[in-house]
Amino acid sequence: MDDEHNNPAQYRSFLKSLNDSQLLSHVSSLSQSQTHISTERVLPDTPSISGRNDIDASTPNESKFASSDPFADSFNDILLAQENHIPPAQLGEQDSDTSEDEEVSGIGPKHEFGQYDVYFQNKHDKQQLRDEAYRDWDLKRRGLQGQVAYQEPIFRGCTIYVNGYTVPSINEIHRLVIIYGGIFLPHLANKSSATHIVCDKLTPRKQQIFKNCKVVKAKWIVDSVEVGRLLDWKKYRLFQEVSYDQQRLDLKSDTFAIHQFNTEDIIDEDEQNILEDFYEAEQLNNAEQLDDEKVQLNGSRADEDGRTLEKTSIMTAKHPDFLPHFFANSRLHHLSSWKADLRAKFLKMVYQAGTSKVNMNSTRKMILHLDFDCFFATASAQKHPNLDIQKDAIVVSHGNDTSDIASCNYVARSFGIRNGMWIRSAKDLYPNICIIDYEFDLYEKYASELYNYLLSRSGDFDTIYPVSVDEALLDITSYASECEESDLQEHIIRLCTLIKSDIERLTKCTVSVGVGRNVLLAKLALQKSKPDGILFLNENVQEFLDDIPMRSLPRVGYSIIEKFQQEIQSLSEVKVSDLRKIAKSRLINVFGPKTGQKLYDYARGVDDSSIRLDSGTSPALLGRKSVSVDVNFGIRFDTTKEVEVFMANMAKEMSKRLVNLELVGSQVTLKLARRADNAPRNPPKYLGMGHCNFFNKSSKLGVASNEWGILAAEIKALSRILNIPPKELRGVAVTVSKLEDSETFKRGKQQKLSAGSIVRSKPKREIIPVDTSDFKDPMEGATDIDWDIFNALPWSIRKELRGEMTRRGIISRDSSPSKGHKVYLQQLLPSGTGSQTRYVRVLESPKKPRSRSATASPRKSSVTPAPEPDLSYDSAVLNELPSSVRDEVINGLEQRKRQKVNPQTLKSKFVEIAERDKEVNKVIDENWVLEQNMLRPPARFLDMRTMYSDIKVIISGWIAESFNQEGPHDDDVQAFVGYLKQLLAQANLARCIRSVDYIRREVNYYDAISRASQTPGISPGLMEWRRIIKTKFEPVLHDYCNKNTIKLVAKTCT
DNA sequence: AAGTTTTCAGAG
DNA sequence: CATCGCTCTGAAAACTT
Ligand SMILES: Nc1ccn([C@H]2C[C@H](O)[C@@H](COP(=O)(O)OP(=O)(O)OP(=O)(O)O)O2)c(=O)n1
Repeated sequence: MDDEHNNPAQYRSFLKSLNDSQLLSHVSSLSQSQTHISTERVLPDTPSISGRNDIDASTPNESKFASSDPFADSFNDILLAQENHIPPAQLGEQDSDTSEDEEVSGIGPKHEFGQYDVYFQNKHDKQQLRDEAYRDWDLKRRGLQGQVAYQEPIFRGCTIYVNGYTVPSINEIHRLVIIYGGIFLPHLANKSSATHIVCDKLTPRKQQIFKNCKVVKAKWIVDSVEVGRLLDWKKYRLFQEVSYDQQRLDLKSDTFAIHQFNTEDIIDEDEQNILEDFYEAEQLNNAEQLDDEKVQLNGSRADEDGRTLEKTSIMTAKHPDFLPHFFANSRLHHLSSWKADLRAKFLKMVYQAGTSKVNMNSTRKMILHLDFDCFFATASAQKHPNLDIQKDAIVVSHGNDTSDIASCNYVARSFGIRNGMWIRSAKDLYPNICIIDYEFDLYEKYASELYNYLLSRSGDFDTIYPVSVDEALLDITSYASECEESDLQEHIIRLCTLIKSDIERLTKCTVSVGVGRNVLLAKLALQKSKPDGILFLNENVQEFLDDIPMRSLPRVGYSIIEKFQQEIQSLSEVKVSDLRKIAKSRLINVFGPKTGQKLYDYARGVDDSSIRLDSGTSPALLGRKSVSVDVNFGIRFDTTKEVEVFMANMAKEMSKRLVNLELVGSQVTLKLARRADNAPRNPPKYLGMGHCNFFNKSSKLGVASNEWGILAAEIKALSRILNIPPKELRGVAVTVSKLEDSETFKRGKQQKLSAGSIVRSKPKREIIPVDTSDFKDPMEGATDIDWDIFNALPWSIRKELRGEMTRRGIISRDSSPSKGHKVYLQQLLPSGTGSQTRYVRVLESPKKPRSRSATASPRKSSVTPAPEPDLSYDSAVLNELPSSVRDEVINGLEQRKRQKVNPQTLKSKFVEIAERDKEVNKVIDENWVLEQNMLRPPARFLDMRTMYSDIKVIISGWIAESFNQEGPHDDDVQAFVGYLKQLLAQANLARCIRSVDYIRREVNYYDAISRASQTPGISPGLMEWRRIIKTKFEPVLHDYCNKNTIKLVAKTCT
């Protein structure tokens, strides 16, 4: 409500835009009780004031923090706010000298091969911490309300997991459990991790899964709380209600193998969005903490409570814990991460060893390829002693119909069943298949048996190259050269037999082995040997090849076969002998130079690919080129807010992985899948992606990073460009590339710092001007400091452009670009040479592509303006674009791309950003208006952060420049004060506080750095900076707070 | 022509 | 109830300058 008061015109137009029923529900939402929250803000040198008298402070609220009350208690928000006081000591520590780039927030122990559950452990631990926080908070709340503060720990020693729909709700049970001393498990990572499972509705499947657990009705919780002691769970057991037969089943299973089931699949039940608002608030806080701060905004605000919390399933990406759940159950995710872990492990060994063994040139290579037979199927089948792997058709899968088959045994294959097939198709081929579960732990265990064994015999191998979790290539050239040609066959087979039997002894899984003169031949030999065989392909290679289907060649897939058949006009299966008939030039013509050459060679049994591990230069990088997080399952959204929350989670996941890998990256690529126009809304596969079109967009960060805030901002900006309507979204993938080792990156930064230069520079960039006076002459040393532009200006400009497009994208139409209908950055730009057209509209008809010379528009034309009523907003927003921003952007890109930054532009940059913030708010509100399913303002949080990161870059540059001089220039100080005031005019206290705090911390940081380096005495800029913070910046905040009766809680810094 | 970004294909 | 369609690499194509 206060937002709207701040912006009457906006609010008016918002109201106008509503239809009758929307208006009504808006009014009704306003009429609900208002909650007042106290502002608590930590600032240095201010006395701490806290307490109830803050409550009536009526202040505009920018934060989505004032969310609805989880348990309908009007004091909650107040207490929540109070609970988040930061103990001064703590914050003082944090404030000291860490640059925020070095932050590793919430990252647990490093993920190593063999510890894949660490992730979930961390997740779990965090949950417990939040529960604890909640319990404390509840205690305090009761105290204040004059209720009994202390609660008997009825559930002490109980670990409760709630399954499915219950009365009361999972939220309430969660609350009761944690308040009364129990532990609440959001996930059942392991069946034994919960002492009791609360469940009201019995399905046969659940009964099967939980048959050995204490499954109780929800009433057990309620009644226990009521009488104040733990009641006997048996009186509430769910299985009492089942028939005698089923009970017997229960008893029987007690006597039999308890380890029979996979605990993983218990998690697949619905889970309520737990204590949502409480955690959402917490989450917001965590986000703020990225800047080592906690900001509590407050004031009166219409509480939008009354929205019904739709029950979200953990199966869809709307659920806050979707990602860990999904990855825990995704075979392909496991496969990929195992592979990456293995690769890292072996490369690290090579790196540490210095050089790998080099085999002599004189001898011919010999490669051994080994692979478990139908790995998942074999391993999983061990958990099912009743099944006979030799006789039963066994497949490993989650589901019953459209679920993928990860692996099938050779019996199943004899019916035509293949890995990757859907169960449905497999059943068509052979209805009696036995579907068994994944056993990820077991696969991991056997893989480590395999690789540890290979390592134990590494003396026999020149290289161990992990292809996959169940598959390795060994270079046995040296071993092969140990014997005479005549003994070679026997010599090789002896090794194969030994390896095979050893591994089979260790894992009880059959292995096949193929050996050949190169990787290609070893692979083909392996394939021929399967299952349970050994083959050394030594002679008659040509004949052997002739009969191999082309499709079996490595790197030859569906597409190449299609093309090839097309080329030779054949519809039947093509063999390698067919391939060999085609001239090299023709192959190159059809398939491209590399692929053509490769096919030509393969047809002749030639393959020079090496399996030498090359670790590259950096220990962390280890040859890796990218890190990505992909999700193309369970993506179902209704609102942009949901999408943004999910994207933020993706960013966090990405950040976590980068931190674990000790990497930073400077390029971000977003790939979105959009439901194809003709595809059904619900694809055949439940929660699958169906037929989709893909859209990629990448952007470069000014500086390599692994911070989720930065990544999230970038991802969000990219997703705006791609502009897929939330309901059409079916897949999201984020890739970070241009990787660097984060340690080297940090060191590079620090060295530069101590040299008195700009902080945020790419370490690999060469020359850094030490004397800042260079900046003043635009004609001197331009090339040397050219890169400096990248530190500050172009990033903003790039963002600017993105924002620009976004604005138009948002208001133009809700469709995304499709092939031939893309939005291009360049459309915003004037033509390459002449600048007659200063500004090109983003939207243009694809039917009328502009001539290139006139406008430099891309070949592909842009989004078609849709005949939408909302188009009217287009001009409205366009007209309100501050021309200064436009000019700055255009100038910057047009002329300054290769010029240096003049520090005097700093002033204009602050002005610009302040303007832009206004603009963003405006745009967001337009967006809000357009958001049909949403009468609440969308999360602005990310937007704010996007821009905030720009400011941080500018601030850093500013401080870096001025630190070793006499401090900041007066003009710049004034500009910054102006910026702060503008923020406050928009009631954006949070941003203000953060900006000032950021300066404070940067100054401290530089101080620490210069102390640490050789510099004697105190830097001249330091005192001045501190003085200015105190006399110029802080008063602005304090004035504002006094006027608005906001109390700032003090805290000493440094 | 050479650089950059996007798309595609293939692997387990 | 369904179900857990990831992630990396290299090459080609598309688009720039
Ligand atoms: N589309 C696929 C292919 C493979 N896998 C998993 C299950 C397999 O067990 C494992 C190894 O893949 P392989 O290609 O080696 O296939 P298998 O080991 O199952 O059979 P085989 O190697 O005997 O052909 O990877 C999967 O989940 N989905």
